Amino acid sequence: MSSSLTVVRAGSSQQQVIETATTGLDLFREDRTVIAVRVNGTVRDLSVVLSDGDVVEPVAISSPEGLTILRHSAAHVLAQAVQRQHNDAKLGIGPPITDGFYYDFDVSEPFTPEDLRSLEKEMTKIIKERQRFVRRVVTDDEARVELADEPYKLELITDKGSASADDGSSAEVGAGELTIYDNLRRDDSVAWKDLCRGPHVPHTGYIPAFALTRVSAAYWRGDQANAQLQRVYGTAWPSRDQLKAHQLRLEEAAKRDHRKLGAELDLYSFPTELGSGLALFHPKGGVLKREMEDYVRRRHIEEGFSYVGTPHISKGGLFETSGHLPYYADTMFPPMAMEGADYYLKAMNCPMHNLIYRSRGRSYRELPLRLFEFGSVYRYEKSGVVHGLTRVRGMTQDDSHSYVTAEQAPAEIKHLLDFVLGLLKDFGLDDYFLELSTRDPNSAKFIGSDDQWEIATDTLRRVAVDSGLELVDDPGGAAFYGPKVSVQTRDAIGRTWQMSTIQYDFNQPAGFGLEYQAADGSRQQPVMIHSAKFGSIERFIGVLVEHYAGAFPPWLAPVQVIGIPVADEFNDYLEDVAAQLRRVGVRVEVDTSDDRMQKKIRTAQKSKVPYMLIVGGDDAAAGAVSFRYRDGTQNNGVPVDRAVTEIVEAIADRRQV
RNA sequence: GCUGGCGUGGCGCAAUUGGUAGCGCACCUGUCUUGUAAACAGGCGGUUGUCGGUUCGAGUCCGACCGUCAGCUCCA
Repeated sequence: MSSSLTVVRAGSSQQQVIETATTGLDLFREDRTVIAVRVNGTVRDLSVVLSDGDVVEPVAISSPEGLTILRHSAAHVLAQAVQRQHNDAKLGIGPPITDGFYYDFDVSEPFTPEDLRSLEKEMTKIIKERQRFVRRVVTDDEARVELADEPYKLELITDKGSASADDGSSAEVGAGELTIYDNLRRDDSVAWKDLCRGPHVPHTGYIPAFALTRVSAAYWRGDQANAQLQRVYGTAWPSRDQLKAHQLRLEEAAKRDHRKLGAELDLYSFPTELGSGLALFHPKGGVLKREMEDYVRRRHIEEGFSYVGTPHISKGGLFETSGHLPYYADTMFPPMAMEGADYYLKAMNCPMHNLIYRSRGRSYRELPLRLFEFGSVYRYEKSGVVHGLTRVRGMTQDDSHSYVTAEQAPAEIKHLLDFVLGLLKDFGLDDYFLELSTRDPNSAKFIGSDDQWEIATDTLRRVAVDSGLELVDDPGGAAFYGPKVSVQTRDAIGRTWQMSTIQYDFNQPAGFGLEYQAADGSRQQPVMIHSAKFGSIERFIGVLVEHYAGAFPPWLAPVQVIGIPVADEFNDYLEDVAAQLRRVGVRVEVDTSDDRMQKKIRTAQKSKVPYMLIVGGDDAAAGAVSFRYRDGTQNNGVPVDRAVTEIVEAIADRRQV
């Protein structure tokens, strides 16, 4: 084993040779594939001074850590470019994010798209200058002097240690010693500097491919009470090709956007006359909705739930009893005053189910008591957050509530999670993970005792962990009445949406005075488990549209089969075939328009119908049809009875074709 | 809600420095129709999101509102 390492500060004529007793890997490569080292397990940039006995491993630019370093370094280049072009710009923070980076600036005028192009040019100049990133440890006081003109950085220095990791400030300031990164020109003069924890690439020339993508406002440290800074987003990659590929991926993803596909496929619309966040389902979207509802109603009944019905509005007192009104009045539609009472559109169904539970005395023999309904709820989402079907103001929840004894709760939760996972599988969804939302013990938003919260949270966590799925913590994200496990899925462009939820609630049973009589004759309080399998039907449809890019498996496809005659003399023959399919429940249409066959194929293809049945003289003579599948492949001269069987079986199996 | 952008017939787009709205698809009518992604011809359809303002004159400028897009904040 070699005992010598050579670390070259790229862009410099100096070579720094460090004697160690480690691996002997060639840490610096001319092809710039290695940008950092892992020293005794910690990732450091190449300006670190190694000491005898350090264990050193190379970090490749294409590794996850390498990409993070690349993007964080690109953020520094951006910040330098901004300060070159805008003297008054004050620095916020500039962390790496998925696929890219951003940097926040306090500037007098917001950036325009032209500003971004100009900043890209400035960044290219800085990259060509091959400025070295050099780490320097400073004391708090030294940092305050050096960064006297940067009020936001001063705040970070002062709050060092108390800075929470989730506001991004950890990218600037780590626990322990403060560091400043200098950008050195070739003559060692300082071009720029920033308070930063690092690490960074050896020099700016290591950023071969980047683009600035958008600007927006962001609150300083994510707090609405703070100033709004201008956030510039960018993306950076180890090669031009990878940048191109990334941009292509975004374009492809945009093509599956459910808002665009919904209009193209005539599934749903959002007329302005209705109001923001309110969807209209057209006949084809209605098929999706109905299939989902039929499925989930049947499954609930199979799983021991009773189907119930409740009204859309209620007097306000109900929501005071449930505890919702004091917390969420501002997200409910304003009340309607009628004959001395205030009526509210409901924003949740649980209070009404509680009334059903309470409608008579309950015995322990009845538990678990499981209620289920399609509940239409209305929430006045802020104007800026409404988004297609995934964030609406009126939605339908497949909402259920299980009333159980405390002892039954773990088994019920496991039961519900299995239910949900089976449902997701049947709908072909695979890109999701679990999230455990817990309370923030320092917030007054959450009610109930510490013990109760602990029991509830532990119960949920155990079931979630046992599922073996990826589990992400969401501190402070619980409902006011209890913690929840939710399934999060990603949309076409990477945003995550909460779908199914399972919530453990010990508070509402207390508020409503829910009881059951136990075997020993005592009166006990049940625990209620809230659960929605799709979450909201609307949101789930939006996610499905994006997941399948509109090409639904046959069992969900609004039109499952379309008949296309080669010429109109075969219309009648196809109508007969269609009638056979209809008799066995297949959604089939025959295109008898004046268009040519080729045009009909094109039309059917664009509407993503899974099966085209084409009939000409050969087929009619043989009592057959010719398949054209959605992927363009063909199967000619299939006898009609076999064609019907093939289609019916694929639908029954929920197969994708 | 906040910051910035956008808003032309159902959809996608066009309209020189402000000078009385064009095109394709779809739709309607007619003539067509034989093998796997667009037959041909004619026609209907908008006063340019809404309201107000500037101007001799506004789709083009200004304001408010509505809607929408991106991000932030929020999301029982």
